[in-house]
Amino acid sequence: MYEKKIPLSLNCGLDLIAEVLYGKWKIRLLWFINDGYKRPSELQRKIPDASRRVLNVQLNELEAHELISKVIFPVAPPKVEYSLTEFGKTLIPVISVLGAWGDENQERLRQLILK
Amino acid sequence: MYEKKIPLSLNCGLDLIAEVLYGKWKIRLLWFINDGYKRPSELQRKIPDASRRVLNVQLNELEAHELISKVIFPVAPPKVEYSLTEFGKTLIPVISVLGAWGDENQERLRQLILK
DNA sequence: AGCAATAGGGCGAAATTTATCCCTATGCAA
DNA sequence: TTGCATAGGGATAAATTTCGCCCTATTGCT
Repeated sequence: MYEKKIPLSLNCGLDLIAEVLYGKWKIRLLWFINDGYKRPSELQRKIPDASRRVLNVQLNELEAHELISKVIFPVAPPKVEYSLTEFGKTLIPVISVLGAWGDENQERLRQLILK
Repeated sequence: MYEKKIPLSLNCGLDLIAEVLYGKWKIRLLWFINDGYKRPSELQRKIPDASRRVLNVQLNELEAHELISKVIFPVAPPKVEYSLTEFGKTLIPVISVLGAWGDENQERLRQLILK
């Protein structure tokens, strides 16, 4: 795994939440898991732009941060299901607020971002 | 400026808000500007971990996205003041929600993040 | 036998972001 | 005159994140 060279700053709530949500696909993973897409292959199909490698890595991080939990079914072919922990569920309203702001300002943002 | 090589995905509100908030210091800049720290040098003192270069870059991006606006006073030594636009102000409640979640779960997060 | 789906890790390269260093300019204070 | 504060950009290096390719394993279908 990669060793950070620049020390973390964990001063305030904003630093802390950033530590667990910062990652290109993490918010989306949480969202889709909350939406009922539990299996890695389903999530990959919902997020086709992400390489499967990174989804695995980010799922592992979300699990390490206790936002999701994982059940491995001892069958072949392998079957795995993720779900939000109670802690993870408390993030859903936060993510809703983010998404809502983006939706409300959709046109304007699209225009601004595309220069 | 840097030219992106991987196409943006701007499908949903979450993608859109990420486009304007993703950046190590952006949220903090918005927060402090809202808090009344208007001048670049003040902001640099409030965020000593960031190099002044990156703060400038991120301030420019926030301005390009119309979240903040800039007034240049034609004096020497130079004086500049930033403030939130009306659009930028609508982000403050969103940022509050993020910070509140982080604050509420402060101990747990600190422990999880530090392994 | 050959191929697809399932899950996931190793590893190196590419993409992207952030940090560092250096330079310009003006006015004021010691 | 030297040094500091002000604001900010260019160029380049370093850090970090994400991508892409390859390999393992099992079951079932054709």
